[in-house]
Parts: sequence; structure tokens; C-alpha cells
Amino acid sequence: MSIEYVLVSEGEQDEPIELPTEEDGSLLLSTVTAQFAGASGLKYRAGGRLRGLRLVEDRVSPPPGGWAAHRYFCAFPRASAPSPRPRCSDLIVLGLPWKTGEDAVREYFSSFGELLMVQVKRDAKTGLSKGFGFIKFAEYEAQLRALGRRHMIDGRWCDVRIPNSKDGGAAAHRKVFVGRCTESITADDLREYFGAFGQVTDVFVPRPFRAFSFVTFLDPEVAQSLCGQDHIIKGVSVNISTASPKRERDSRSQLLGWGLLDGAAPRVYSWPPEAWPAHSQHSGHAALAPHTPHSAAPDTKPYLKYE
DNA sequence: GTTGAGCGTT
Repeated sequence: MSIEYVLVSEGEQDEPIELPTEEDGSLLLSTVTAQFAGASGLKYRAGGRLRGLRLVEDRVSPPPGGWAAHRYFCAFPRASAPSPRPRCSDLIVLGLPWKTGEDAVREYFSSFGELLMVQVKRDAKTGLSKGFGFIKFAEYEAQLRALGRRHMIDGRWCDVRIPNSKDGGAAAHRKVFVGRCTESITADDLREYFGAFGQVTDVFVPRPFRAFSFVTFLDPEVAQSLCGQDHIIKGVSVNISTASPKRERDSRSQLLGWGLLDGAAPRVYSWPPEAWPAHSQHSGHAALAPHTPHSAAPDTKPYLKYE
């Protein structure tokens, strides 16, 4: 059997390329992938149906009627192939009452799912709790349920977060600094306003009042897209910038982000434009953040977390 | 009044 050329295209609608067969009449998959990187096999349309070609080792066998009877196109591994579920990480529990031990922590969080690990950190000498601990869930869904909402444990609001030591700085790209805040802008205001741009996973408002806040998004691209902009929230023009220490931000890229290097006028954004009567008393957001303490509990912690 | 509390003896 002599070499012949087979018409192969990447997708069914794409322009075909002639690929040479081997002496035995087979077509090497490596010949296919040389032109169509990532292809895992070949298929063709037979009487309205898709039909796959036999593949053994590197050799694709011709269909029963021979290569010339059809045009072929590539099969690719599923992009959304059985995606390995994200693994659970250790989670830090912050703000535990001094009296709370591992038994109470375990009992509380086991309602979210099976726990693989519970620790309450203690002073080595005194044995007294340091007020934080670590947990690990068996199921990622349980981790998602526990993250990003606050937890009332033994009478105190506690936070569950990915430990700083584990997130590799990824959180920084999802977080923005909101400068020029006034005291009238609450965590709920920020969550509602910025929720229009993407899912907000954390809002930090320092207490006592300081003229800034932090807003963390689920999607780092949302956070990055907002950096450098001015927005009007409840009539207040706030400035959004990257959430990193000041001295690390004094760079050309930041100036570019502000639109100050290419001559563009700084823009002021407001979304939605009519949503913020200047003096509205914020209300009715409990449904958005059902676990937010509001005035229900004396809460000395400076920030509110959501979802 | 423009940069956050606290982060793991093994």
C-alpha cells in the first residue's frame, strides 16, 4: 500500500490540510498533532452522525471505505473534562473566645461538613488560647459554606479565612483599596455598590473611622479593572486603587492606571447613576447579608464579611 | 485624616 493524502481539518467547518498516511495505510496521530496541536483523535461524519476513528498507539486506522471517502476533523480532550475539584485548604478561625477549645470549635463547624482537623492555638507555657485556630474540611463545598461569613462561637463573632501563609498573595489581586471614604459610607453600602461589578467576598471598614476601606472581589479581573478609577458612592467621590502598602505603589504602572501619563482626563464613575440619594439612611440589606450582625450583637470587630 | 488585628512549636 502506498502513501496517500487524507483531508483533515481542525473543526468540521475549518479548511482541511492534506496529511500523508503511512505505508500500512494508517495515519499517525503525531502527523495530525504536528498540524493540530492537542488533537487526541479523528472523527468524521457518516450519514449524519459523527463517527470516531480507531486509534491504536499512534496509528489512526482508515474507515471501512478507505480514507478518500470522507473528510476528517480533530477530536480534542474535553476542555471541561472532569475537572479535579478544588482541594480543601486549612482555614484559620480568628476571634475565638479565650475559653473556646477544640471540642466547641469542632461541634460548631461540623454543621458545615465533615472536619478533618481542628486546632486551637495555645501559649506553650500557660496553655491559654491565643484566640485563633485552624480547621480543615473534607469537602470543598463545606469550606465554601464556611468561608466568607461570620460565625458566632461561644458568644463571639469569629472569621474564617484562607490563612495568609497559604494564599500565596493571590488575595491581594482580588482586593481594592477604597480611599476618601466618609463615615457615612458603611460596609453594606460598599458591598451593595461594588456588588454591581462582581461578587464581593469581603468588605473591611476600619473602626474607629479612617478614610478608607477594602473591598475584595471573587474575580481578580474585576478588582483590577476598577483600580485607578474614581467612583461616586452616596454622593462621595472615592478613589479605588490596588490594595498594597503605599511605598510599593509609587510606580509608573500606578500612574498609568490613574490615566496621568497618557494625558487622559481622570474619569469619575457612578453606578448605578441614580441609586444614591445623598443622605439616604441605608436599610433593607439584611437579605443580602443574612449573617451580618448589624446592631443585633455588640460587635467590636472593624469589618463585615459577606457570602 | 488614602493601606487592614490577630496567621500555625509539631
